[in-house]
Amino acid sequence: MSEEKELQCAECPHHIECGGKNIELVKRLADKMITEEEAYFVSELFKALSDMTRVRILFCLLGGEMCVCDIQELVGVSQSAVSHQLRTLKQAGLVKYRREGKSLYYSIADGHVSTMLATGLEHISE
Amino acid sequence: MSEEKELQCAECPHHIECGGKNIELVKRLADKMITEEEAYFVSELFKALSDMTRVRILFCLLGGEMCVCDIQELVGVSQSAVSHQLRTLKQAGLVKYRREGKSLYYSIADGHVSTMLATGLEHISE
DNA sequence: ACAACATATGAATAACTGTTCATATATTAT
DNA sequence: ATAATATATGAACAGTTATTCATATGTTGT
Repeated sequence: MSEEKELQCAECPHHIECGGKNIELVKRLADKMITEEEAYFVSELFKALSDMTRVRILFCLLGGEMCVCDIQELVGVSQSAVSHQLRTLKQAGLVKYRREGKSLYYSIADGHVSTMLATGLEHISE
Repeated sequence: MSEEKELQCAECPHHIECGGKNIELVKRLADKMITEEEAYFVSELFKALSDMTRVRILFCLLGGEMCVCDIQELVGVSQSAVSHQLRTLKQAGLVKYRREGKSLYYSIADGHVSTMLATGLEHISE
């Protein structure tokens, strides 16, 4: 079996004919591709950032840790909605919390969060 | 009307009673909050990064510009699916393309893309 | 003009997501 | 113990999304 053969996609054998194909590039990248697992986790991470309410919550928290009712007030959505979204953000490792009395204080989990948000903001304002 | 009053959420007046509330923080941040419009655009941007197939496509393109059939081969999904996802990435300003003969060569639109992907990868591997 | 190729697009469908509503849990004060 | 507060959670519903299939568009060679 030739090396070119190995590069074929089983379902779509016709595209071996593509004149534009960069065989060398494809061969070189085939090994270095992100794994399915990594791609999955990365996409799940960005999925947590893909909702307007969650983005607004994170921007609140960039100003400092705060309890759920503070967030509720700043973002202006129901307590239940905030709580559900905080859960999503927590599962994605974007926020953490600590309990103090009856209140839970949420905060940004690490520096990656502000980097991603800042880069996203830069991107949309160009 | 007192300043505290202004901070109340119309739908949920009860949370003025929250003992954990950080009124000073909320007052300070209320003005500096991200606008609804900005939050919407940022969330739309991350939505474009929130799919495994699109993430894999972008990682391909980090290796260099390539035509649709190259991407199809590396990612292993149908031509139609690749094309639909490239459209989403294009609309989000994450990729661009140029035509050369029958082929369209796609590439990463700007530096923000690799920054966001790299930060995302860092985040999930901790 | 015609055939082949490379890619895009629209419709349809199955799977997923965010909110709301009702209720549960945990903490504190009485 | 009981009531009140702060937050979480499960179910349900409406809206959204990714893929597939069929077809359309644009380009090249004959």
